[in-house]
Amino acid sequence: MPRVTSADVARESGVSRTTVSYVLNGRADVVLTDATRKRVLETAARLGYTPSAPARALRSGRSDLVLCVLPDWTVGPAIDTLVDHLTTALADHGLSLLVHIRRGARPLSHLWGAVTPCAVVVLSPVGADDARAMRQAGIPVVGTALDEASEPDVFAVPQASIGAVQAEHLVERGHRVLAYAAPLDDRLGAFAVRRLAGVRDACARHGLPTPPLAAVDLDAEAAAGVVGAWHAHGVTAVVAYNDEVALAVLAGARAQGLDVPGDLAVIGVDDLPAARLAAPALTTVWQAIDAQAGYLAAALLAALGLAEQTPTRPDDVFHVVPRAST
Amino acid sequence: MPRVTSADVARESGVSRTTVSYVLNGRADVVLTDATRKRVLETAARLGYTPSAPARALRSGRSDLVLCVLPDWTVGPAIDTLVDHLTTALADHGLSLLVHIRRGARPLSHLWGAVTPCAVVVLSPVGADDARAMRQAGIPVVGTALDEASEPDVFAVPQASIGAVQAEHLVERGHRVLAYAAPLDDRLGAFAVRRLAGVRDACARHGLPTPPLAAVDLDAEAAAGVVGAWHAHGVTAVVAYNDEVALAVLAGARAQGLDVPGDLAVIGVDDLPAARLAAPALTTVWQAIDAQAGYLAAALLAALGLAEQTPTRPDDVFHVVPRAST
DNA sequence: CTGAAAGCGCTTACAG
DNA sequence: CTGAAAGCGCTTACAG
Repeated sequence: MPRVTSADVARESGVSRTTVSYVLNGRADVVLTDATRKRVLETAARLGYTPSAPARALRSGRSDLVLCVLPDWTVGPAIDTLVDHLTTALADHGLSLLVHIRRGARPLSHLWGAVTPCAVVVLSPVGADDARAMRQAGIPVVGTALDEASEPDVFAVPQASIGAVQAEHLVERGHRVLAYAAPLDDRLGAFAVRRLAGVRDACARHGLPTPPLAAVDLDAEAAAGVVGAWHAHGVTAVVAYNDEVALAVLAGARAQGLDVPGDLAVIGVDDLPAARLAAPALTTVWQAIDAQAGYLAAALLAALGLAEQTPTRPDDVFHVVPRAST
Repeated sequence: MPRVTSADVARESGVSRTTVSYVLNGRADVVLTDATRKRVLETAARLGYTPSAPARALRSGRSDLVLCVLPDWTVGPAIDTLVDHLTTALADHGLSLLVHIRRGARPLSHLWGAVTPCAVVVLSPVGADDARAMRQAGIPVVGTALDEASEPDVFAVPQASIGAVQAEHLVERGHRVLAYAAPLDDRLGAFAVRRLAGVRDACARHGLPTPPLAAVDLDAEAAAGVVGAWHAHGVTAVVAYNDEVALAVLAGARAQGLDVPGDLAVIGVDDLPAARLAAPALTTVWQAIDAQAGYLAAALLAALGLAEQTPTRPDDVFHVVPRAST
């Protein structure tokens, strides 16, 4: 079953390929009779004509694909939501989002060279040279940053600030000796390091001791060891890297017979469904993923000239959700 | 900065585009001097040449992209892992996996027509007509099914069997009156309906009453109401659709002052990190996502003629992980 | 108002 | 051993 081409549509409609192209691309500047337009449209639909994307891309040097590059680790449900929103927002403008999970070896340049996307969304720390190369090739790149960013095409959720609000919340509750529960997975390092720095800065600002750091396995027994040691050293509150780590700390405290938040307060990040359902319910940091996705989508459309408005940065990007664990 | 083309490489190397193409595609059947090969390769590397995928696809009618279609709901961490494994397995063969989240309106045909993938992985229930159209166009389609499947390119994890092993586990533990905790999200219906059927069949086989069904919100209070009613009606064990729902049931039981598993046993599906860390630790069903991904990747490569071996179906696709909640 | 023709970058029979 | 030429399907100046 050979592919249906615009030539087929032209032949069946009794017009030239030029006319077919004009009609199908809805060119208002070209004068065509309504009857012709209608006939071509109907023929195309009847034959099930789909323009060849490769041919189009070859011709224009640009496809209607948006490449979304993710890091090779699972960042959690937030990423899923973000991708979900982006997909919808772009689909409204005829763009298809294609997600690519970045695996170690293969260079990114190879991929975008191969896909010829019209834009790239980078949700993964990407080499500055890769970003530069894409921009030089005229491909808009929008993305997220882990630190403050001023460029309009980068949306920053400063990870240090997340650590800071976690620590501030505990300090407000009267805690003076905090500890930081880091994830075991090295690949989360880029996030964890920044959040930890935010926690340390906050503690320093309040004249509190530098919080000790421990990697906590997602296992009650392992966590119990860490939690027991912290408690013995006077730690009364734990800032956890995320909700999963926080749940491990909770399990560790339980195994040690410690009362939460009486003996030990715990705060996470992500607001997983499991956080609300934990015993006790976990205080956490909620992130406005929808707003972030909206901003990225708007920035992308603006960069592509598909939307007039420049995006406005959402203000409430994240905040603490106080629950029973603090 | 215009694109570097094979013509550039040819000119710089002092050979024709034909020769460049032969060298770059490593055609062993064409006789070329080693010196020529070397020179072309070096020039290509020096100029940073990347073949244009659209041109290649236009020429061959086939790209090196594999399209992976996901449903528009988040199926949970299992999907992330599956995609992760597929990406790696395909990258080893020079194929790039592009994930597309299926959103309501846009027809799938439009997308695969636009992307011109060399194969499609369908992890989402997809219309039979779409699948047929793709196969007719010569694009291999592999995927997962929710029911038994015999085709080698479909990997089935019969959802009914998952429900069945959950129920069997509780029956073995001596429970006679079960209930089913379904998710609130309608989009999970396709899974939930099948798992529930498996539970009902298992109960029928053992001569037990048909388990009552309730949708459980991921909220302790809401769950408490459901759990309280079940307990009052003599239910001693709950089969939950997944771990999140199970955690809600656990929270509900806690709010009602019920002992788990003394008053009420609970079993989930997914083996989330949070399941192991719950109070009490949640019994759940673990799925061999790696093995499923491996099978799909192998089926795909076989369909593309990139691997000689036909894949072997893994045997231990899922099993109960007994913990404190049952 | 509509058509013939060029060209995007590639690969591959075919001719030397 | 290597080159000139065709053609994949599209869009768009350009000519009628």
